[in-house]
Amino acid sequence: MSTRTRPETRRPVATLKDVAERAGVSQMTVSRVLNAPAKVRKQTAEKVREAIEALNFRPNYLAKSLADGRSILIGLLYNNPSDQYLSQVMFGALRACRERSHHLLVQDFLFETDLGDTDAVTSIIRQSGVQALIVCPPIGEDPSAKETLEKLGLPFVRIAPGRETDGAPYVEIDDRDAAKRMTQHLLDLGHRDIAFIAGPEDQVSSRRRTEGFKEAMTVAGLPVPDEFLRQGAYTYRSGMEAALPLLQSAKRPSAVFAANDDMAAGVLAAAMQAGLSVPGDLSVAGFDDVSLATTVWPSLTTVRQPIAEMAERAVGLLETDTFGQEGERSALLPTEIIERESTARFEG
Amino acid sequence: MSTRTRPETRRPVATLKDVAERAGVSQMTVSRVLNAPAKVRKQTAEKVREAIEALNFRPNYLAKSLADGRSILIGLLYNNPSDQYLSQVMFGALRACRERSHHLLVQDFLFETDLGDTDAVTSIIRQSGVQALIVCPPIGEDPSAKETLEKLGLPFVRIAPGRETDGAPYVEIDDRDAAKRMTQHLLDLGHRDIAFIAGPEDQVSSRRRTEGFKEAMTVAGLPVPDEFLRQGAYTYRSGMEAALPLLQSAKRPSAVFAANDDMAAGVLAAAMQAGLSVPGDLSVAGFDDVSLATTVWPSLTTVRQPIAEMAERAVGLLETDTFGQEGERSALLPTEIIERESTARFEG
DNA sequence: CTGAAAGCGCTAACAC
DNA sequence: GTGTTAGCGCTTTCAG
Repeated sequence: MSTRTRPETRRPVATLKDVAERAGVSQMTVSRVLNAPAKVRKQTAEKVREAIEALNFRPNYLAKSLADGRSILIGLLYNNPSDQYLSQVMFGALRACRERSHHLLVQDFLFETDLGDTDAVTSIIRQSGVQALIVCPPIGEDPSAKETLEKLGLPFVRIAPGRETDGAPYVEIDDRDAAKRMTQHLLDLGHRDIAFIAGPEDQVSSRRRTEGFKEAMTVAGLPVPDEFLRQGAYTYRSGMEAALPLLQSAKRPSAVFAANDDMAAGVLAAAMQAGLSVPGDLSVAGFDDVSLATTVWPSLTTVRQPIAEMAERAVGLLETDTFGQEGERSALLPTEIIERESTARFEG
Repeated sequence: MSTRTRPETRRPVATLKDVAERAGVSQMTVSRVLNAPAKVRKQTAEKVREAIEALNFRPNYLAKSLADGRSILIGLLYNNPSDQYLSQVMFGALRACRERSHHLLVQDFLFETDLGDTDAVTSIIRQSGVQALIVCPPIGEDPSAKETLEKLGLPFVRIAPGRETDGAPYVEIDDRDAAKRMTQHLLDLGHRDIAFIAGPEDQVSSRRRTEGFKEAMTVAGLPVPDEFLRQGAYTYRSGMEAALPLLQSAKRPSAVFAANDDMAAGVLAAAMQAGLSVPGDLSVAGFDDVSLATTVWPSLTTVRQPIAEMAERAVGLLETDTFGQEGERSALLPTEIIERESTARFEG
């Protein structure tokens, strides 16, 4: 650990004014070559650019945002989603913030308190200084959370709220349809004996995925024996434990569809333990397409849920709401079946 | 997708001035009840607080930061670390930003260009408006990257730069020592036949971990047969493939230490395929303690690298540098052996 | 095309 | 204790 000190004092930061003086023009002209180059004579612009270069000038983000009044400080409200999910949300939100010419600021916001405890919550959020909120699942599902958020008086957008009929803005996917399509994909591959590992019963997304699976099977005229419908908890271990007895039984499925990737990875582990090769002996499909899906081997065929894009849209909706513009109040984003190495045609 | 529009125009946002008027005091008084309550008479403060409440006033972060001049916009420079690593860095940086009373802004910064391409890089970073940079590994290892960064004229701090003798600030851990201690831990558990799966040869951290392993074995007077030293690539699959032949051979190790968690998880998979139970038949240890370590089952015994804290420290160093303060120019953070379920005493 | 003036919302410095 | 005056660095008028 080196402990040198640096002699110089604070780095002098060039401002618009400095550039203007050096170039012999006004601040406005400098501002224009930065933001609307077309409105400045080429010659003048050149002088200004030289000054900018010479002074190593960089516009001050804060001052800009304050002056144009289009900047929102957004808080990310979450309690317990996986860090893979959360990091996707953050990337999406950050990208959206960067892409809009008027920058938005993102501040993460760990939410440990019970959202029902209105006073504690409002005071924490107040203090944080955020001006708008993105609410990650499963917080959005809680009806009392919605009340608290509304009491707060801040614009907010929920991601995957579950119950979308309550008027507040949200971004979601069609879990049921996605699960249905993945099931259909498995059916198209020739699988008939397909088991499903469900997520926690109290999460709406989880229930909908289960419904989608059942519906596809029913439409195909296939029965779903009780043994092929297992309860999991969205964790790797629960997926492994739900799958193991299934795979060791005499009448085992040729494919397992897990309601999220963590559980699907657990199914992979169960298959290894059962001496089954994937996808040769067993096809495995997941849901979400978090990084784990490509970390494991074989990589997982899964339903891609565009988490980052959902966060980007959330930022957009927040904007709409904050500035009282007219426009969409919510968004439904498409999912996609991603075929990787964990599924194969079933050669009965 | 509902498409309602909202009638109201932009939400009116109360400012200090509004509060001051309503409370019949000056702006400064309001500012004081917010930032230095002790300096305001209790009675006055009460009036002000009521006005704040009534107006649902929240201080404007941007204005505050601009006015006190202590806010830095920090860019996160990265190319290809895992998203689990990166999300840790982001959390740490965000936390540091929030905790300092003078807020810092974090903006992620995907770095796709060759860092050697000075012009492209500088122009991208210029445009982004960041005022300081946190550089994630392995970018910091590249000597040409350092040159580019210095040419940029912005304060920057590298995380795990590898070569720390070049004068620029950095935050690091002692990879060699950590690997040595983990190896010792395995030895203490009674293991003698320990295999090591190394990471990419061109990464300094990886080479140091390998050295640490070898050193501990040497000190213990134990030979390290060539077969027990395998080359991996920091990926799950490479860990699995490196371990499989090892575990299937007649003379297999009783413990495998992988240079990162992804590879250790791959070793777990190899063990399952080889019909070995962990930790009963085989102990497995990883390095990093990313979320994958607790996702898999059995959960991984690993070396905890305090990634988030490293990022926090990086923010601190950036501050020191930006404001030309005296103080530490770099930091060495401690690692910790985390015992979980994947290791056990070897009962030879 | 370019510039001067005013102000974004807040805090620092100095009065009273 | 409290108010007044500046001014952070930029953009938005509105003149020229």
